[in-house]
Amino acid sequence: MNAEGDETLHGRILRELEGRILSGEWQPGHRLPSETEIAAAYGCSRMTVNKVMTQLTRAGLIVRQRRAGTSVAQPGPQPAILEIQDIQREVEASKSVYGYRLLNRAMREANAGDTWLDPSEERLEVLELICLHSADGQPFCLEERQISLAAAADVSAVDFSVRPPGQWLLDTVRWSAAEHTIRAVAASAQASRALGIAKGTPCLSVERKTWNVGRPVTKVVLTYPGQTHALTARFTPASTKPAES
Amino acid sequence: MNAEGDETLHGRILRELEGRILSGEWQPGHRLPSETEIAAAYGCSRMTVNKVMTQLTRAGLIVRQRRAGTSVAQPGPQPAILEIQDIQREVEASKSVYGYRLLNRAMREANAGDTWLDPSEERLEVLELICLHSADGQPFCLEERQISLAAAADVSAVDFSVRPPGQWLLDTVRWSAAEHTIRAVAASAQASRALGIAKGTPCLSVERKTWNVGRPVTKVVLTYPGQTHALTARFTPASTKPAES
DNA sequence: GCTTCCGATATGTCTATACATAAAGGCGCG
DNA sequence: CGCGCCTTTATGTATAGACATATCGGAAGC
Repeated sequence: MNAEGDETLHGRILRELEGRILSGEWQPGHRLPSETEIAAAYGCSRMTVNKVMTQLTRAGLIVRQRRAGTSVAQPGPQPAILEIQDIQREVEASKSVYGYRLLNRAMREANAGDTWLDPSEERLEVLELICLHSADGQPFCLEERQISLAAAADVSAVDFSVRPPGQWLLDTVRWSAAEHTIRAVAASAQASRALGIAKGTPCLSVERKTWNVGRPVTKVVLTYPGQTHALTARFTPASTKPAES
Repeated sequence: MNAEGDETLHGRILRELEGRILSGEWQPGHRLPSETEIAAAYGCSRMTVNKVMTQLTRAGLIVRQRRAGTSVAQPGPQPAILEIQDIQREVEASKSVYGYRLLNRAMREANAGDTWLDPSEERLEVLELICLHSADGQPFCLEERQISLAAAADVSAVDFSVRPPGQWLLDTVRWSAAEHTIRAVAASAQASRALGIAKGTPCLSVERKTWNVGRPVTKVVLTYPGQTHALTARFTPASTKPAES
């Protein structure tokens, strides 16, 4: 089972059905053959076809109903998804040299302004970091991060002057939920100084909060100098694989 | 097979394994029992377990290798995903009254500035629309859209004074690929006038290009007045289902 | 002691079969 | 003529068995 046919049977069936749907050959609402018919066409058992159909269903490409049969799904109303890259990766993807610098590191008690923390827990300590990421020596992104010591005790012993906290956290602390918020903001005094731009310049701000089993771990605000940076993503209606460029 | 156990067997196995991974009980790298052992534990056949494992693999929660066995995957480096809502939906989700107004409608020949179009095709006509979406009477978002007549001939007969073009397109024209770009921009003269804000105010700009089988269909730029709008998404590392709020 | 080969192990794929369940459509009875 | 039941169809779930294939680890041979 190889030479040119180096492919599993259900892999082939999946690709062919997917192709007919994504290419538009089968329009939304089109009724497709029954499992039994497809199985006969490929000369395989129904279970094999069933596995494929299950995957297509999970991907949202088809809709199935008992007795009524299977039909191509209407494209979802908001199928848009954007993937946000890791900063170092992002810089190096554009063939630039990545640079990192720690601007500030401070430990403090949590106060009323830390709305991302659970207010029920008391006497929380927070590590506050301000870092600058650069590409080819030019300021690329300002990172303002807060880490809860309750969720990551080890963090107090780490010196973040060489390695960005984001990478350390990813390797060290589990996270079970996260939230992203993207805004356009005017550069603050601090941001304009660090990024070397005029105060009030439009900047893209990405805020990320992370939890571990309900407990807040970290909050980070990434500020990208305006106009020079954009978040981009390509995708297909509901494909089972990520969109290729 | 219901009452409280209203659940399929492989659904239960999936949830339980997923739970142990997402909760952190099984850390990344943790070797999990073989299919045969799990099957024995649940008193089911290996095929049933295999189906579950396949899904967990597709979701990126586990890594499998022949003979070596199955282990919990390292959390992906950039697992961040953002879902962008349809505008009317977005407005109504915040319990505001949605409003729509067509500001301009013009047909013209494509020119060199239309880089989103395929330059090989000649004599292309483009429908250009400018619309304003509002929430509770306040300007919410400015939409500047171009539609290729080659990809959607019917569009010339449609009057977009009542229904937003985005909805019409979703229902009428197939799309097979799309690309999103998010930027922070300073409000242009036109945007500031339409949105009732000062020129130069930071705005969130979402650009979406859509193709149908390689042919450009439409390009749209949505401009949201700065600071008042944000894109938000919640998610879990690599769950098989979307994150619940 | 080092390399090579081989068997044990765990996953990957596929089949044939069985029974459950939902629903469309036809049939019969009132 | 209309209502409800019942058959038929198609999917949903699960099983047991078979064979393929990659690879780890130890045994055999140099």
